[in-house]
Amino acid sequence: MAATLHDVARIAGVSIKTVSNVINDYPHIRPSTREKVEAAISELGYTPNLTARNLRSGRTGAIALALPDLSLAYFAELAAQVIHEAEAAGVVVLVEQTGGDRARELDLLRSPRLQLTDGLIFSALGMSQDDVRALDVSYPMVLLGERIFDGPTDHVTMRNVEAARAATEFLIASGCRRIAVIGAHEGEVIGSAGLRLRGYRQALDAAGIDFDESIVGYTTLWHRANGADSMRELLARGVEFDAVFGLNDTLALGAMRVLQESGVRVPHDVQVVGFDDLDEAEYSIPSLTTVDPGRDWIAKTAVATLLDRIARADAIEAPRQLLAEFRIVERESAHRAD
Amino acid sequence: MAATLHDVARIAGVSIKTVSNVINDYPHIRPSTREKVEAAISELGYTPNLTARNLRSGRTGAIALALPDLSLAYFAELAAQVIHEAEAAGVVVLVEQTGGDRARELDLLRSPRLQLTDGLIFSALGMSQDDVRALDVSYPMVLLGERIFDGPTDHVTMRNVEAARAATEFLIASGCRRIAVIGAHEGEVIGSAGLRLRGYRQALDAAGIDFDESIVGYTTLWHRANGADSMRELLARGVEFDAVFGLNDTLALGAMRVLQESGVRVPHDVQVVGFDDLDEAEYSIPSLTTVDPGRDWIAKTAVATLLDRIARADAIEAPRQLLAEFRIVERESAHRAD
DNA sequence: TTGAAAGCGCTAACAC
DNA sequence: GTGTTAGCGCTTTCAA
Repeated sequence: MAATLHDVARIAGVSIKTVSNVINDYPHIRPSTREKVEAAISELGYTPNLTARNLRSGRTGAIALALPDLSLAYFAELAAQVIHEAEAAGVVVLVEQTGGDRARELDLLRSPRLQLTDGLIFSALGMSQDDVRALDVSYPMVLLGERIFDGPTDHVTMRNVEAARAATEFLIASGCRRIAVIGAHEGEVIGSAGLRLRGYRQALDAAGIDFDESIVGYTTLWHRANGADSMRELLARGVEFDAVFGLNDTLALGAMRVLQESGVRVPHDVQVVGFDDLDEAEYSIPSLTTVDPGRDWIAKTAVATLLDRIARADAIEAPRQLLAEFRIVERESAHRAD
Repeated sequence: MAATLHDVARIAGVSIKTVSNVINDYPHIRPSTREKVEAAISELGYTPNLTARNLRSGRTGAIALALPDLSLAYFAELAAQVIHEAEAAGVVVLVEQTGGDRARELDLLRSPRLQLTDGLIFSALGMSQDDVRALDVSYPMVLLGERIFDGPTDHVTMRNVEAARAATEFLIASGCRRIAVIGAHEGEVIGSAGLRLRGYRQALDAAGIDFDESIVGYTTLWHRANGADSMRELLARGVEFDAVFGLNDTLALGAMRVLQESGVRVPHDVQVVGFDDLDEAEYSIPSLTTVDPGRDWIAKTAVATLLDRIARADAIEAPRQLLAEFRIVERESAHRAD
């Protein structure tokens, strides 16, 4: 049986309040008392019972992170960073996977399991703007992702439209005119696919290039296989293009593989740009030119914002919209003409 | 303020014990009583306070998963599977990153934060056999990894030696005689690198091929950059080889990239085999022949074993050693001669 | 079948 | 500067 406050108090010959004071760094304690208590603590190997403390204080020292799936590289890298930042703040992270499924996301928001945490960082993927009311929860929450805007919670996100536009402009500046897109979602307006496609179109418009739907590859998911399949289909249709914009790196890498299999040289014949700046983008052959959407900043800001909300739970404040800065990471798969 | 058992009891006109009985599916309750209570529960939107329940029961319904870093694909895929299995068992997972650092691993084992969980799945990387006593902890734990054997806890691991031997034999059967290794650790006997190198040497011995240290690439870490650097170094030294065994997929992919950059064709000039069967191995160019070490089975078994230990915490039982089955996944980067 | 009451280990208001 | 004590919300023994 683990030692309790009472055991320590008994050994040290003081009351539990005094022990509690020592543990919680209450300033006004006589040094000799403190010493006695500390001796008793180490003698017993006492550690405070966190569950009891939580019950009393209403805080757990844990936050939840809900995301689609850790086996998707983007989310794994995001989670790594969130956990890292949380640890620096002395908080642990409970990770939940939703599979990007709307029903599971909605369930999760009402899950009693969240009681084990003080708040939630929620990366939504299956929900849509219509579900915005489900975000009106009683616990502190920070929303990530591009599925829902102007919700009732703080929202940390990236400049999808601007970043996709910049990526497309990069290709145009490199001399490309027929820029295929991989990963579009039919009819989507909001969401990563919809927003990035909008940025793409803005860049075309600004350059006076007509939008050509025949070089847009639609996929439901954003796995590498989807990028590969979509590219195979474009090649099979025989449409012409001189660049590919993968709406994320994974798609771009899948597409790039198929191009190379088919004897198309990257970047010589076709330039390729991705989006996300995964670790992997640096090591593909050729290395992938991509957009760093500010993922580390997003993780850091999400944690800081959530902890701030938790600390000032009573303060009623309008939801904040926090936008990460992006940058183009120029590598081998696409580069400005010399 | 959230409703409590008392509130429900008051509304339903019963005692809190009765409400508790209903919530916990205690069988002997008069249907009319149950109905009243259920009505009150839904009227108030009552949910049991898990922290209070935990304090009382000593259980949290959470387990901890400690691993080096989620941004390493192997661990991300492992974590995804662990969380998936835990969820199926109604348990949540708290993820801790140690960076593979021995001191942080040792700290973690004594961390009070583990009190928020009922047990730990611990993937050790920095610790070594000398630290085996640190594993003698007071909470249920399942060890993963290849750093420590015959410890005081259950251990779920893979057949490193046999699997590496099989991978090497695969290359030999494909006609290779000069098989370079990437990712060895100087002087390591136990640990993934040491064990896999041992399997490699066993295969050479069995085939009557001399071990040649000049085609062994040493790296400290197992990131893609390490594989790339190590391969560059081998090429610079001008040593001859007709195959590469990457001690994990990430190393193999890094090495493969450098080979291709240097004009070496894979698998035509040099065959490449990895170890881990990451999702990525299926989509590289060429796709990577590798060893599936049974990662999904490991995740599933680790969760089941831990939950079993938690459920029967009193039962004293010898630590179990559980070994996953492996298989060679033949893809393009290395294949048997026709 | 249901109720009363103790107590899990801690924090914090209040008293001395 | 230190002690007493009342709960946080629940489970569970014991009694009715």
